[in-house]
Amino acid sequence: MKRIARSELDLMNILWERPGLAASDVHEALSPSDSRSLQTIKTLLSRLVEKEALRVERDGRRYLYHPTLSRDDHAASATRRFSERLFGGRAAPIVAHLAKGDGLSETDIAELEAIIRELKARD
Amino acid sequence: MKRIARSELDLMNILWERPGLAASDVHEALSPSDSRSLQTIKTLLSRLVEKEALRVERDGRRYLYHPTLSRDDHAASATRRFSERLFGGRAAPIVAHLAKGDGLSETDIAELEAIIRELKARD
DNA sequence: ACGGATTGACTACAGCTGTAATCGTCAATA
DNA sequence: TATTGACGATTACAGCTGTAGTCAATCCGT
Repeated sequence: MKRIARSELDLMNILWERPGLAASDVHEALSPSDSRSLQTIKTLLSRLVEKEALRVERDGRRYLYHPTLSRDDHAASATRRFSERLFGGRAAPIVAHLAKGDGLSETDIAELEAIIRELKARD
Repeated sequence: MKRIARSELDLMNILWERPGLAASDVHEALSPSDSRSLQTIKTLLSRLVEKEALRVERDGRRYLYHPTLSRDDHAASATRRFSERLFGGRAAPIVAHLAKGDGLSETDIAELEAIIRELKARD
């Protein structure tokens, strides 16, 4: 399973939300601040198909794109790689960094508490 | 501040631990399973100097390398970018993913609890 | 039926990454 | 002093990324 590049990930995010879009739909679904052309999007979609992160379904003369790789699988392995590379696999520093920049909402905190309760109950 | 590549980060990690090593020291300090040649390490060090992530100190006819970018700054911005890209900036899913693969030690959990207490005390 | 719009295929190309060989220089050693 | 070895500098080169142009086929509206 080849690695998914930065700029490809935006497209995966869209297709994880709404599988089965065509290239032009994906293009429209991008944030308006995203200036990449439709052609660029098509190229990225093709690469994702090559990488087997997406599969296509023919619909007349166009393709509809569906994720093959699940968001969860991708997130899990990316997260593990990331925390491994930066923090030797430890989670606390990640949260600490996010906490510093007030990137954590009430909801986030509540979720974290729930996860911790769960972890402590686990043994 | 240019981005630090995967393979460069290993060197930064070593130099954050022990600043002021020469190229050959860094090479030796790498994990034995790392098969990159000394030449490769030298190239990577030069690139890091170009990117201003390292600065050199002359020592006779060799260089000693010192981080310019602090580990903490790098970790903070990398973490923010990562969580932004994958989870819209939320921290909980990251921890959840790490928790699934039993990547969290007792210590980790204790640290997380401390961070949460801190966050809740903050308002 | 014709002309513009849309679509995937193919091609392009510069910058970044990963890895290394080669070269010129200086220092230590024999 | 002649040789050997360690060092940084320069060059190489393929693969990946980011972005897009061009082309041929096809569809849709008139």
